[in-house]
Amino acid sequence: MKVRTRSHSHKRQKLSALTSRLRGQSHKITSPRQAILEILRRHAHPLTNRKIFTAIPKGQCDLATIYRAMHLLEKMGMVKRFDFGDGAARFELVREGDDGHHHHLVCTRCAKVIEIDECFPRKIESCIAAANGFKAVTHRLEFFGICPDCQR
Amino acid sequence: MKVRTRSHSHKRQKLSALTSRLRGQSHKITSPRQAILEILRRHAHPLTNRKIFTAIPKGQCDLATIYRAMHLLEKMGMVKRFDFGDGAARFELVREGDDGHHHHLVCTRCAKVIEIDECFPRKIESCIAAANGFKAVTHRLEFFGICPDCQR
DNA sequence: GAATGGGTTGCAAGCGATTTGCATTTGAAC
DNA sequence: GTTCAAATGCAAATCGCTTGCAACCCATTC
Repeated sequence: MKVRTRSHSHKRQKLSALTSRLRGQSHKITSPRQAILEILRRHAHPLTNRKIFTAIPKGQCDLATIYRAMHLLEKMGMVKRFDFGDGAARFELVREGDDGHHHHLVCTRCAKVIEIDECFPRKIESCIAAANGFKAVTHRLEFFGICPDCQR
Repeated sequence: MKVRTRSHSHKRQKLSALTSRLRGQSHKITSPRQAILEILRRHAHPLTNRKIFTAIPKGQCDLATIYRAMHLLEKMGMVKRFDFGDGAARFELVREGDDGHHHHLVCTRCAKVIEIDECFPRKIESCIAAANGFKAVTHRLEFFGICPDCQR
């Protein structure tokens, strides 16, 4: 079986494109929000709010503001929330028109993250739904292991 | 595709069998631990520590003791930890000789839980591992949806 | 059955992630 | 420039979980 990891062909979204999505839903384009989006678009992997906070020049954005912004962006579908089971939510920008659904392979030693494009359980969802009378079935799946560098 | 949900044939483990597993590893059989195991064996679905706490008669066991006990039981392989993404760990008793690996279908409205015995991604783990040079790859997978009762 | 000693427990304080109340500031429209 | 709801910063609060420590108790020994 071939496993396809995410190509690096997915280029960064323009900041202007991101802010216009905000404007389109009549949300204000504030400087904290621009700073947050600027950090997110530079990173290929999901970031914790604290990571975003420390990545923004000191004093330009409060941590609480980041939490509020991530809620907004998540509700708008501009970011996707991931859970690596360590008690801190992680967020990744979603491309317009995409739903951002994919999975990760996370090193449990060094926290390195590899994105995995395939979504194996997708076809299974409908079976699970049918077998149990559930509707709108989704799933959350992450892989964990030891990366090559951490194996020595 | 047929989806097999967990049969109800798995009978409760005897409390004495559980405590002897403790004794076998030279851990003390205290009354808080018996109370905890008693609650766990009565429940087919994973419980949060708080649920266990409120299920135990008031004053018979401290919440901190439950947290410590679950760490011990998890390390002994007597319980398995699950994460439904709501910020609270959940624990389920594991049958002796089993590894307890399975998945759940969780109603996002009423929190009803259905156990799903199949583990689809298991064969995929080795591919993921091979493709990325990872070792000891495991995964976490849970399904979410709206249960029949909550669909009206 | 009583003494002994280390594993356990209860309690309270502490911690990290996240949320919230509120006064102040600010983006964007007029 | 004025205006006002939306957004922000700050601090306090909440929540799940962990930890330090003195008191306690199970299991073994005598």
